[in-house]
Amino acid sequence: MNIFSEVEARVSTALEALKSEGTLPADLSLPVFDAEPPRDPSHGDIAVNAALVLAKAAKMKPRDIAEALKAKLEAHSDIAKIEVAGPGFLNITFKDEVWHNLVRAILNFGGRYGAGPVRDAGKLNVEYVSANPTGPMHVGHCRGAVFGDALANLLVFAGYDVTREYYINDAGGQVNVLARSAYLRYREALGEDIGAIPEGLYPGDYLKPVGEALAEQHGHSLVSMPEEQWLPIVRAFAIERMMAMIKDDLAALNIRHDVFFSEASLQSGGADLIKAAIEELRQKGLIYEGKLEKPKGHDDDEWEDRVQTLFKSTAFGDDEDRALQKSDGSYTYFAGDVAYHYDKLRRGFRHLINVFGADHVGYIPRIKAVVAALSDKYADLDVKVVQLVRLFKAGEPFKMSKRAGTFVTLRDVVDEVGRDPVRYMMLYRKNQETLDFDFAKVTEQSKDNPVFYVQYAHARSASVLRNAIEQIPGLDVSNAALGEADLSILTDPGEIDLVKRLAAFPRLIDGAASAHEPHRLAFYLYDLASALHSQWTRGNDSPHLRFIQSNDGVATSARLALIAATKTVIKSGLEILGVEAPDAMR
RNA sequence: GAUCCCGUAGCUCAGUUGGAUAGAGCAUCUGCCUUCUAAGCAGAGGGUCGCAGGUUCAAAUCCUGCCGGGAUCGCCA
Repeated sequence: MNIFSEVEARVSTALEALKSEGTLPADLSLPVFDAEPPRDPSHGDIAVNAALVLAKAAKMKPRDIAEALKAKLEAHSDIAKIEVAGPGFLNITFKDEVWHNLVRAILNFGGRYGAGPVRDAGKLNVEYVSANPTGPMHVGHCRGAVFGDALANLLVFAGYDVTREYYINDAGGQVNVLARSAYLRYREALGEDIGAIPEGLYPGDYLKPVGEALAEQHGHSLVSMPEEQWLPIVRAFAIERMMAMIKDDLAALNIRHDVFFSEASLQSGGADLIKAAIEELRQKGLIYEGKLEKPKGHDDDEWEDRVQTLFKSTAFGDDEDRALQKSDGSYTYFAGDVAYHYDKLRRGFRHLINVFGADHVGYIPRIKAVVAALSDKYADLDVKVVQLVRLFKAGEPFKMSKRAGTFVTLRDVVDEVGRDPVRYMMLYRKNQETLDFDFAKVTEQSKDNPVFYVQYAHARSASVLRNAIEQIPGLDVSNAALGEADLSILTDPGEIDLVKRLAAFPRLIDGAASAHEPHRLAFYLYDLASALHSQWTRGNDSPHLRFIQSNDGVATSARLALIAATKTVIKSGLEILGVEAPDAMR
């Protein structure tokens, strides 16, 4: 149900016909052309650039090709007129019945309108959040989390087979710090005076309950143990509690994952995926022993010039080859990530998407190199970088610091601002753009937040349907009933404009999904809401344009069909963004 | 030293993967509530799309080089 791709198909057919008739050279290969909504309404409903793209190869004037195409396409019963314009555009204008049929189709498809067909594109994996399990999530994590979640929703809606994944960094040094910090809280819970938390350990109060739980479970038994004995116990326990907390935080934002993949599991239970992955690379001749050059641009007194195991990532466009083992023989973080992506590929994913924070951009070339090396290019990886969120309080920049106590948790923000505004705010910007998040603005003047504008449009639609039932007893406003209505009175330019925006929805979903850009949907919904609000208010000046015409059942049903279709699309869109579509504003 | 992101109206940002006369919100000014929810609507003013070249029927969009702002660089995670 995408009129743009339908027109593209018609044009392709027409071009083939022109070839077999000899109007166009028979050996002409058909290039990629577009059927798109023109910016200027006077250019019709759909502009086709086929003639322009084709002209050179066909050795013909674009306008001549356009005229020939026009003759072929014009006969179709749903076309009001076709004009050849400008350098050779084909501007197609539809009859109103096309828009009427579209409203019916939307009511018919309901929440599935705009959804893609199930695609035969292979399994797709979206990895997002992946915050260290060492404390509660803070606002900085918020953006990547919301972005990844909305992107996954969007891809599901577009028809992809999506797995949402969280990589738990539970194997590095920082989880040992977590364990020592929790151990201190454990001793505290047993009545010991632990004084100030030493530098280098996590000072947050959130570890107190962990200490208390440890005390309850183990009594004094851990106190007498040497560190190498209690550390694994406390670490495992603390990580589990931290992950529970993080999942809870994510749930507050309506975010869920299908798979939580543990970094530690790469080397547990007798398996060693890291070794296997490196072996795989070795067989491809991409592993060698060698030295790296000292990094330029900053002093590093601890730089050690030594031979080490390296991955030849430069063969895939990276700046330098990358180390896989530390001087003590243990694997680097990167080695784990090599194995993790090796595992993703083994699980059959053809498309990988990683959502990274801006602080990880330097990591992208090497991880892309890994995927390219291991997949033999059968799989692709797109790394989406979400830029920094700059925090403001009443216009003043605001720095977060754990020690200074100005640490803002994700939970604080959600509790204060609300889930929907936070989500919409994070998505109402493309991911590469830095985002200013002002607490005062979002909390105190929340009317400025576009989320309310869009939600209001949905609530307004719901309200109209409610009022209609009240004013016209016995009226059936179900999608099925409204789909039967005579829609021929829908001829007002505002009404047709609204339908045209609805017609653009499937195309938008398609584009946003393949570009991995959920923000396009947030902007689209804003525009759609605007068109609805506009049409609504026109009813104030021109009562005959109101949606409810209490003395005219035919007109009312037609208008209600339009509003129900609009409501359907807004709801679908908001659901993808993970934002509620309320039936009334409070 | 290198890489990545950004640069579009006074401010914050879109710009449908290269389309025709560049858009929205905020701010400023002018109007619209006896009315299906004014959390709304209509209108006005406001532009060298950072700069300079290049590619082509067509460039804010692609390529090259500069300028300005931000981020990153490790045997950390």
